[in-house]
Parts: sequence; C-alpha cells; structure tokens
Amino acid sequence: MGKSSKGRQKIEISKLDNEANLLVTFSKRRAGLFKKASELATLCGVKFALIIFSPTRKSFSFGNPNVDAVVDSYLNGEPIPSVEDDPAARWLEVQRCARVRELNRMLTQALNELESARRHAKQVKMVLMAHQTENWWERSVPDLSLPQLLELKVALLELRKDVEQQSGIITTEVMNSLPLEQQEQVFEASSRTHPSVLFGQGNAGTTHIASNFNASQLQAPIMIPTPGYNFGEGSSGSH
Amino acid sequence: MGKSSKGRQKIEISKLDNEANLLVTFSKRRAGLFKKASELATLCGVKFALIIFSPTRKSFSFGNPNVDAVVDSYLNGEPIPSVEDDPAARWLEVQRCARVRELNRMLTQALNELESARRHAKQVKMVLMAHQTENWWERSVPDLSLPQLLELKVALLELRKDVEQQSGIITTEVMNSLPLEQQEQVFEASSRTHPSVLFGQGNAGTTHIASNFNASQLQAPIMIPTPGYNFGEGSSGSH
DNA sequence: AACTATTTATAAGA
DNA sequence: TTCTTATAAATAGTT
Repeated sequence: MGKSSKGRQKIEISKLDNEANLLVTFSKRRAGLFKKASELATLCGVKFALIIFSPTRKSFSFGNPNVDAVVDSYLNGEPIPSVEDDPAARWLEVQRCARVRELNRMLTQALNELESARRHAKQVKMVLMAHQTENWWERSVPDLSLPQLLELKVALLELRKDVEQQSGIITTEVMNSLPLEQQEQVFEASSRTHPSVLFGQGNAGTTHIASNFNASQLQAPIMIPTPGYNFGEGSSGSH
Repeated sequence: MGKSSKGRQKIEISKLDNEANLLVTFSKRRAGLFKKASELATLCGVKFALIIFSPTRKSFSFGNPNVDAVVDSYLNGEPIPSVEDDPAARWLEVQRCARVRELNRMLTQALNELESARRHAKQVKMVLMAHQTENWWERSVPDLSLPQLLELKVALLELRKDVEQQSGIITTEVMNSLPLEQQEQVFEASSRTHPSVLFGQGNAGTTHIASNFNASQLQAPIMIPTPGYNFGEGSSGSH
C-alpha cells in the first residue's frame, strides 16, 4: 500500500515565508521548546526563564521557579571570580545587569545630588525665614537696625559658604558630571499592567513542572496565547 | 554481533540523583534547548530570551536579538486589557519586575526632586553671584551703598519668591506631591550602549542563527560558561 | 568527547 | 485548528 504520509521532512532553518505555516510551526516548536525547558529544569533542578515574543507580538514566558525571579537573578547576577582574568568573560560581566546597575548608579547619584540640593535649600530657607515674622526685608534695607543687618550679614556669609560648597557644584558641575549617556537618556513612561495567566486550574502550585507535564497539557490547555504567562513550581507565588 | 550500545533509553523526568550524570545531562540538554530556541527564532523571526542557571550556579543566556532587549520588552510589556480583571493575573503583574519598577520609581522621584532643587539652586546662585565681582557682602553690610542695598533687596525679594515657590515644595511637599502615575512611572534608558560578544570568529554578522548552527558549534566553542553571553543575528551590534 | 540504539519531536498531509 | 504518520533530530547509556 502507498504511504499515507511523507512523514517529517527535513527543512532548512531559515525564515519561513509561508505565513500560515510559520504560525503553525511557531506553535509547535514553542510547545516543544517549553517542554524541553521544563524537562531540563526538572531533571537538573536549575532555574531558568524563557521569554518568547510570538510572530503576532504577544509574549509567552515561563520559568522555574518563575520568570521574574530568574530575570532578577540575571540582572543582579554575581560576578564570576573564576573568570576574572578572561577578557571575554570580563566584558560580558560588564554587560550583565546593565539595566539595573545603571539604574542604581543613576539613583545613587540623583540621591546624592538631591541630598546636597536639599541641604542647601534648607539653609536658604532658614536664612529667608529666620525673620519672616516681621517680613523685615519688605521694608527698605536701609531701614534695618544694626543688629538686623549684622544678622543678615552672618546669614549671607553662611549662605555664601553653603553656596560655594553646594550650589556651585550643583549648578555648574552636576550637569557635566553626568556621563553623556545619562544626559542624553530618553525616558519612557510605561507603568503598564503586565498580567499573566496561571497554568491550568490548580496545578500551578508546588508540584514539579514535569510531573504534570505531558503532551496533552502541552498543547491547547496551557498554550493560552496570552502575553506573559508563567507556570512551574513557584509561578503562583511571589519570588 | 551484539549491539554496541543500548541506545537511548527512556527516562523518567524527575530530578536526577547521580551528580555526574546530572552535569552531563545538563550540558547536553542545554545545548539542545539553545539550538531549538535559535531555530525557532530563525524560522519564525521572533524575539526571545533564554536564561538558565547551571547546577553550578553559573548563568547561561542568549536571545534574539539579545537577552536584554527581550527582557526589557518583557519588563515593559504592553498591558493586556482582556486580563485586567483577573485577580491572578493582577497578582502576578504586581510581582513582576518588582525590582526594576521600584528602582525606576525611586529614580523618577529623585530626578523630579532634583530638577526642582536644581532650578532653585540656580536662582539662589544667580542672586549670590550677581555681585560676585565685588564680593560686596564681605564688607559689613552696614557699609553697603544705597544702590547696593536696593539691589540686595530686589534680589532677596526675588529669592524669597523663588523660595516660596520651590524651596517650600522641595523641603516639605515633594516627597508626597508626585502624582501617583508619575511615581509609578517606569523609565527606560534607551540610549544605552549594549555591546555583545561575537559568536565564533566571523560568523556573527548578518547570517542567520541556524545557518551557522551545528553540533560542533553548539558544544564547547560557544558554551562559554560565562554569565550573560548572547549570540544570534543581532548579537554583534548595539540595539 | 564519540558512538548508536532508541526515544522524541515535528513537517506534511488529512 | 487537531490528528496522523513517516521521518528527522535529540539524547541515554556506553566506550
């Protein structure tokens, strides 16, 4: 009898041009990839995160114990002392956590500057408010009494000292002390929600990934085309 | 003749107890997983990131175009209106990116405060520097000429006005005055340099992942046990 | 790190 | 989509 199917055929690994076929292949291979990943995690007890953006721009993700924990570890990863002398390793290490490191650096700097600016502002305010009960400077300064003027002088000297210490730095140096990348940084607001979908009904709890992983689960039930779903041991909890 | 090998045997997907075997299995399956991922990326032209922590705590990662770009997309992903009311989804959403969001929030706030403080400091400085050529206030204030005193009065009034507008806010209100949306804003630096390491010698350019992907490449050469290495189409450039 | 006998994944077709 | 089937690919155990 003739064969009922040609069976699996070898394909070249290059961008699929047939759109429909691409979608099917994506679904199949994504499922396979997720299964492989979960098997690896279960067999070897390792942490992992896998994030995929579908051809239709939706995101699929999962990880063990969960994506964010792994991403955090990744972003905050320890340097590897053993590769300290390997230039490539060093380079990569520098690349790592670029985002969080940079944010931390910026935050530290901003906080430092803010502290200075705030101390400065406080002193200015003190000087100006010291006599606010009378609003003495609304009268013409020449009318001030000698003690008042002396007080003013002390305050101004104090202020000047402060200004030299802080304001000068703040206003003249700070802008330039920021690395160029920082000054040019474009900030993008994105306080968006980024929800995820649980894996199945009640099997997202403490069970092992693979122990409740089989082909039937792998297909339709869990492949909800929703961006950012997680499953695995810790997917339903915090990390 | 007898068979030279039992060949592949079926195994149960549960944590391997044999340590040596686990390490070998990890290496093999990691390689397979990476290959599958790169094939999927090539075939379907999708973005992905894969981060794995080895049993020995080292991290392996790669992605298309690179891990951080995908992680960024993931962390700043679009909201999915349809799951807005799903409590589980909301919960996971809250968990997600906690660290980066908090850093961003702190940075945003610090930056806003700093901007105010800076504007204020600038005005203070202007007042104080207006007469710096003479350092007139180093003489005793009572010795000032009438024009100088009038000038001082104007400066002080100006400063007071500024202080009322800014300093008060800075020192008392700013911490709480940011609108909630602003406080939650997530900023992302978009001008970040992000170099990567080349994949192999000269094949990391514009070639497709999988077209230069074979078993020999998959094993030792590219599996540098270094945190955060990337390869793939876009791995050799910035994004 | 290689080698195979198997298991597993999957391209095509229905 | 989902199922089937023949075949390609991955890999467990061994050397």
